[in-house]
Amino acid sequence: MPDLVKITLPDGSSKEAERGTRIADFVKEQIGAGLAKAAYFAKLDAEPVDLARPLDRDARIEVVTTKSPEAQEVARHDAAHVMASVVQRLYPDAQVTIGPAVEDGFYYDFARDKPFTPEDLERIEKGIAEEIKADHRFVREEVSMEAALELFGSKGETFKVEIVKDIAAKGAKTLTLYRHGDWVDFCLGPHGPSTGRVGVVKLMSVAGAYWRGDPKNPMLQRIYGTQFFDRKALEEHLHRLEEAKKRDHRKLGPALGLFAFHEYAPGSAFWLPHGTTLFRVLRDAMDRLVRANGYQEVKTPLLFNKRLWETSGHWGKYRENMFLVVDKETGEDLPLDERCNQSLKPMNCPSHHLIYKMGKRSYRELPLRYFTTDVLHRNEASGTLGGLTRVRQFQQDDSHIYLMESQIQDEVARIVGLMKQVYAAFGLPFSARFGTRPEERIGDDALWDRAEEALRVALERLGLPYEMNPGDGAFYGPKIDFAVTDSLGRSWQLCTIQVDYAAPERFDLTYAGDDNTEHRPVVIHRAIYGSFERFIAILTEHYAGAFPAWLAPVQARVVTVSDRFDGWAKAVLERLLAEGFRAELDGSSDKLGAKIRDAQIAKVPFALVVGEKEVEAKAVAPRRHGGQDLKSMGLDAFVDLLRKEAAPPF
RNA sequence: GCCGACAUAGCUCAGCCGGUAGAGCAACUGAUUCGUAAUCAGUAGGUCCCCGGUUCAAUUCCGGGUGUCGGCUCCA
Repeated sequence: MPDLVKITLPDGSSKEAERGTRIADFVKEQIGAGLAKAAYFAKLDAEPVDLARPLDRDARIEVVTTKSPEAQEVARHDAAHVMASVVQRLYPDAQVTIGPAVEDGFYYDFARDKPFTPEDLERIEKGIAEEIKADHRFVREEVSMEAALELFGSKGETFKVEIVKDIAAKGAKTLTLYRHGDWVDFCLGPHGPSTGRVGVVKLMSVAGAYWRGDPKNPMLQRIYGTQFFDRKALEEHLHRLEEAKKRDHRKLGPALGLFAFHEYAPGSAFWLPHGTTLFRVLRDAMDRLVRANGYQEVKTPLLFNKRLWETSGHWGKYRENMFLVVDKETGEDLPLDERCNQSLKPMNCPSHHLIYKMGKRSYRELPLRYFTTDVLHRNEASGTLGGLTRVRQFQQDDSHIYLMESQIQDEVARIVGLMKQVYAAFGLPFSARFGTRPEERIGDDALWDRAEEALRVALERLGLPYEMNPGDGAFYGPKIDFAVTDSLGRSWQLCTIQVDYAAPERFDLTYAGDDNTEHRPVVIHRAIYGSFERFIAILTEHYAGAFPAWLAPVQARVVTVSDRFDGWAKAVLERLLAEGFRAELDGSSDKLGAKIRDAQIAKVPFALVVGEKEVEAKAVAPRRHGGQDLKSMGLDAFVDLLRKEAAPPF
């Protein structure tokens, strides 16, 4: 009598197999050779396992094929193992550390004195191809913690030993090893069947990375790579990267005359005429929106005495990121540190609190909403600067709202309503993350309890799906961050809503309640664009520089068939400018084809062709960016069309 | 800030073993007057990122700095 186990398939049917049958064999013999060939790993009762795992109990089985993103994740981890084995074969002085699959690929961190060069990467990539060709099986093995320590200790793998000790400290009794060829690493698994199934691997870059992400630890060398099951998919991926590169705001910005950088002001943008227009259009739209929603615009100084930052807590918690400024009257004999008794503001909130305190406030005024786009400076580490997404000088669409605790939920709902309206106008879907108290914080736990609870209730009430992000709150309060997904599927953090109980305490903010006693207000910090700089970077990439008419720095360009038609072309231009549109004329002696091409490259929404027919009919022949050729139409008709398209959507 | 790579005309890029630089596009001038992604010809344009060093001679080799890029960390 054979010893059988009952295996249930995803469709609910079940099969029997001899106990100890390898999953791979079971799939091949009892389900189908096609599935067996496509299989990468399996799940037994939802637990991911290798295909080589024997069936030792009744279980539900799910076969994961190379079509699944989960299989790709496993294969990328396989690729990391393969790469590490090749690196250690070619460079025996390299110690291994960790190597996970990440979005779009994988990496592996090595400890080695000599950095890897691009030539090294080529060698390693070749080695990987050989290792894949050799088709070594991935073999799983469980060993005791002692045996594992002995194994990695004898190899001189000090980082591995450290990890094993950590795992042992958490109470694990055994460790899972995976071998392929003569190389071994420990790893939860599962892995694919063999190196031959990993597909194609391409190494992308080398970078430094601190051991465990801590700058106090040694610097490791991280090699990034990517893996796909077939060459075509890899090529598509590389093509996508190329496309993303073409949309890179750092390239498009200067090319379209939006903004530029100069080494004399690292991390601070120069706004060129087109970019300044875009900036102002966005600002005007936001101004109208917030004014219609009960906000009042304020402006406060850029430079403040450090006493403000001591009150707010920034001097203690945020000084590293502030630009300190010397006061020439503090005495030249003092150390520089003490002479720097003022700072450019890195945030608007403290100065808004000062405005709040300039008068006696009543509960009848609340919620009191201040809005500003003042310039902020943060002294970001030089290595972190990059394009407009990470700058030292920037402007937020920033607001601070003073209210009673009982008003928080309504106010958060109002803010989210504004946000939805704004993001919808750009076709940007968003998702929410709830950041709770960080380790470095001010304010006692009771305040944090109440602040987190208020935000949580507001989120629940709105029915907004959100992710938890424990420890990611600001140092003065919890927050909800909203990230948008752009047209390339990349995610960007933009808007933030932060509830702050701490600042009202520190600044001793009060209002007179209806009971005629003093009460403590709560402050909500919020921004919708986030910063104009980052938002413009995202929009530039989202639209690939081809902004919709309402945003486009130049909305229409008149192009003449020949300069015989300049007269009417100039009349068209003047009419458009008089209507308040942003228009220009290409009066060069180029041929029409070249002018159309130039207008395309400049990504102007409308090229207005003016030739003999148009002169006679007092018309223009608009051509949309992208190639759609509209029929010749009267100038009035086009003005109407543009007026509609150029109307701000909020 | 740390690790690594890179820096040549406005842009994209050549430039071998050290002998002070070249193309295409853009710009400018002229010719052309043309119907939906490049008309032709000519002209001009360089602190080869900056400062040192080696050398008879440095864009090239070496050292230092700055900036940018890819990461680490952080974040709007």
